[in-house]
Amino acid sequence: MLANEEVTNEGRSDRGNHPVFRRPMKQWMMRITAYADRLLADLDRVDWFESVKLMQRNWIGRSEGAYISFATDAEPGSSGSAMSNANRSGSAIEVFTTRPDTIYGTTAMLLAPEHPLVDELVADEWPADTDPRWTGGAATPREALHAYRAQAAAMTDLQRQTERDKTGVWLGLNCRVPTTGEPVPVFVADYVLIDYGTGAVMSVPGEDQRDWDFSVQFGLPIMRTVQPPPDFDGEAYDGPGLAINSDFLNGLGKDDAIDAICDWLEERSCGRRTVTYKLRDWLFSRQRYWGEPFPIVFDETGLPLAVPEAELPVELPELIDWAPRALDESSEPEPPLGRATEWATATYDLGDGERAYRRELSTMPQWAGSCWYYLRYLDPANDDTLVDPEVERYWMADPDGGVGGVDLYVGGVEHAVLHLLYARFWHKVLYDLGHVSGPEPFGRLYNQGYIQAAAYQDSRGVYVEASEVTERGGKFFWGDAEVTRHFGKMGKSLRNAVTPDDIYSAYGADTLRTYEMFMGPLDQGRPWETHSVIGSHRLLQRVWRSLIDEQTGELTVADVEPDADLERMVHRTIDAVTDAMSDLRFNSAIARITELNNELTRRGGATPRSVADVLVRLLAPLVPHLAEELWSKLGNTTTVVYAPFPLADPAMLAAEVIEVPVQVNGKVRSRITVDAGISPADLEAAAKADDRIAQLTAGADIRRVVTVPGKLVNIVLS
RNA sequence: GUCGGAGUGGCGGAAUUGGCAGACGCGCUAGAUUAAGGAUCUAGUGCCCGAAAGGGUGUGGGGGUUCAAAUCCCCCCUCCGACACCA
Repeated sequence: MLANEEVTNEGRSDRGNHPVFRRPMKQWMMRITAYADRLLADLDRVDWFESVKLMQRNWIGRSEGAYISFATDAEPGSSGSAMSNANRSGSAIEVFTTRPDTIYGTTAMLLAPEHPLVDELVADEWPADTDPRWTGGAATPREALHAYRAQAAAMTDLQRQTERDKTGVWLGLNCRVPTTGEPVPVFVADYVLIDYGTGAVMSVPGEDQRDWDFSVQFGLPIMRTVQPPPDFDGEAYDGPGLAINSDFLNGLGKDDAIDAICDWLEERSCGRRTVTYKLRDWLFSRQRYWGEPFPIVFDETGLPLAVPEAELPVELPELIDWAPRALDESSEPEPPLGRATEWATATYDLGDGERAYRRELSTMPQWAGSCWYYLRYLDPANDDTLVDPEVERYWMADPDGGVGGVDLYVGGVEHAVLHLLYARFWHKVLYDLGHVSGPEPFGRLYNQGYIQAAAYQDSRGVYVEASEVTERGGKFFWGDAEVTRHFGKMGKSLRNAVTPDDIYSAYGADTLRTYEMFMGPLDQGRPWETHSVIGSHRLLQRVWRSLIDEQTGELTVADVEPDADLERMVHRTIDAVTDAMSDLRFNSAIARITELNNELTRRGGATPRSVADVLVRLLAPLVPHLAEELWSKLGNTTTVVYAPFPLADPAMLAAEVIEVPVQVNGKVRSRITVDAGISPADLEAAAKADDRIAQLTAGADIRRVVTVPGKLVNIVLS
């Protein structure tokens, strides 16, 4: 059992890539749609990437619009049964539209093939002179409908998405546009989705391209009801404009026209304003073994009852064989827990004495636990309650009145509309019940990029083991065979996985951490290069040798003060690393630490103790093991974790003398060394006095001199 | 198709606000050290011309704004990701 979002575009399961069959079943649902508006509104209050917020907004898919009823014609001459005639005459079709202002342009009514009214409405015979395009070549509307449904059902979702030519069949009857009473034909068309809105749409070709395409296909008239701009040369026009051909709406702008028509429809009870969502309720049952069992039992009448709190939790039974039996399209789905025959029946006193009940055999999806684990982490040993309220407030509440939640949540974008939406919903429910102090689970979210790896295919397109491929002269070979390279997610199918264990044993965990953080920006995908890991390993070795004599293992740190240059460099490094770390730019932080250590290597000799101390504390968040060892060697008796991060002294950041480039016409021609606090006038004079600059400007007409204190001088000649 | 992100040396990438493009690392070249190899250390390394000094050119392509553009504006191209007939 899968939710829609667990099915891939190819119509297979997201996990395991198994074929998926559609089957109607009775299932537990979570009413996440009741929270749709709050899930949408609170996105404005969290510090997340705009792209993820957008994905959630699109997934929730809030649309304002109107339901409108279209009365159907029961053809007096129809030879339908008394029963179906009775139904038909009473049936109105309700549509959902975001553009009720375009109703005067309606030229057809379209129903999804699965729409429940279709069978009631379909006529028994084609009227005389029916357009042959409308019949699908069938002798009667009913036959046309059956054939069309069979054809739609045979198509996979992928085909339905790529096959965009509009198709459909006429049901052999008309309905009436409520504003005009005009008859328009009722079609079944598979581009209308049963899952969205009411499963029926009014076809307005003038303002909707899909309807335009359909109308062209079926020879239906097209009339604009919104005036496009004069230079518009497209087909359907859905932009802003004044209403035309629309009776009392004529001359109104879009919003005013929508208001006016909604008032009109509501006064006559044939329509009403509404809001719909793309978001569906959350299907919460799974026919799997590994999942939390539902604390629900059924009595003999099939009434579901909650297991009393004192009996919680309901735990999974031990099952020897819980693997799903092979299922195909024709087999009856069976939950694995159905095999735990003893467990499946439970005895409880639910108010009228001890009685036997049947347990719910479905389990919860994997998302059930990931919706609240971060709360449980706050107070994991607490057996009485989810989380102690005081503990929860300490960790999760925002003293500045924000939404609170986890301070920084790092994860992949693949959870943008699954875990991250479910957890927000769950948290809001807990918030409403008073169990948590804020409305959002994750105040700040950061999405790290995927690390990709090179994958290689031979001439047949078969993937070969990436670690066995060698590069010669810009080409890649597996044995003697040339192979082609591309980059993809690490994994078995591309045969390009690099396991952390191998890197640990070759270089250690600190090196792996350093390399991963140094590869590039955290939020971007980057290619893994095993041969580059050595660079991070060298850095750590060089740091070690800056502080420790490799031969003796003795500390080589000296109790001397660093000279002014080194002191300034230390503070500039602290400043830069602090900035980079708070922005999660770890690659830059590591680069700056490397520069400081390179300077120590260049100088040779013993490292001043204060510099060694700073170096180790800067490194501690990145390489905890190495830093802890060095910290202890420096004579500290407590862990470096409790040592404060170094603070830069602002007075030490500015150099006394600086080198300033001098440009002539925007090109750097020389550099001058000046006091840091030099005035612009003196800076300009110093630039002009420079030998090379004097040479280049001699006899030329200086039109302008731009001096940027501390940055540069640009002399513009005419 | 729509939305989002990104294009900088041989490679990964740096460049808070327009102000020295290429920090840092990999790789490569040369030297020191070494019995040798590895490791280590030092120097060099965008491209073109030049012995050098120096000059030209250069951040996907084209145009623009500016004394000055990887950075701002307009048009185009390519790659990656998400969604996919949502009425």
